[in-house]
Amino acid sequence: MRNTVQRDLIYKVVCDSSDHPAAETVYSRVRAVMPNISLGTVYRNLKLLVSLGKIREIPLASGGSRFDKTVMAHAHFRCRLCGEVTDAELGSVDALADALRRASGNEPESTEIMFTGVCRKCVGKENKAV
Amino acid sequence: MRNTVQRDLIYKVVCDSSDHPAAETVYSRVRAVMPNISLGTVYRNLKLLVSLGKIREIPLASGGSRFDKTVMAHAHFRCRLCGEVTDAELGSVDALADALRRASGNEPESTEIMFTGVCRKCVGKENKAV
DNA sequence: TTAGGTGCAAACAATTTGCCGTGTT
DNA sequence: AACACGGCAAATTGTTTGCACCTAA
Repeated sequence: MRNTVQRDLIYKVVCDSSDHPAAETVYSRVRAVMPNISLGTVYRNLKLLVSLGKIREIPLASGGSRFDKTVMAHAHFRCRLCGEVTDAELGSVDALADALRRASGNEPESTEIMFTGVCRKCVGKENKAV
Repeated sequence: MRNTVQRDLIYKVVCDSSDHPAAETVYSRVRAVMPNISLGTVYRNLKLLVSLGKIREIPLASGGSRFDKTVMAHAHFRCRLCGEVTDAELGSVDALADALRRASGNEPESTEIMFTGVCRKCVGKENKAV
């Protein structure tokens, strides 16, 4: 595999983002630096970086995915009001995978834990402007 | 909200399915009984049933969602070789949500745990026909 | 030199929506 | 009668792909 400025930039943008950006968001941040880059390249490289294990993909029930610089197993929380995705502090996510392996004989390779609800900041905002 | 034969049937099909079907799969099973039903109706009612909390939606990283009759919090395992989604036996999924609530102040309402890897039946099949 | 990568646009897949007719209440 | 809901098809959204040109190795 060849090194390209595009891929390096896409990787850097994800690493510099703490907000779990969607592919389109990565695209617009990357375009701020390299205006001619194409959306296809962003998707291609995000997918590639995921399969290389350098970044992580977080699929949402509302459609689409978010991307995360942190590869280490951890959990996420998504507020259904403001849509923000944050890291959830939970010890022992790995312990779950171990428990599954022992109980079922299946071989888990990655674990995605997603909580959905209302975040601290949005509590009480229901039925008001989002 | 009105009761309709379509919605009842869609709900029944999901409840009678133990294989976590995709929307298209629900559609084809429903059509076996009611050939004129439209795909839009299936999507509309699946979404409605999810928002009523009568069934559960499982988003996949590979795109699309699966649907599950079991509303109670539990975990899933998806084999990346055969694609099958099965229930993962894990005690105390609720305990995780409690831990998150205590630690962060966010209010989790639903929890989705997805393991991806290679299932017992597919171990050793890598690089062979899928 | 040359295989792999990019840009672009068209193709795709999954899902949602607008419109209008119909069956329930 | 009023209106929620379904059928149908078009529209959207998110993502992938074919192709011709370009560029790192």
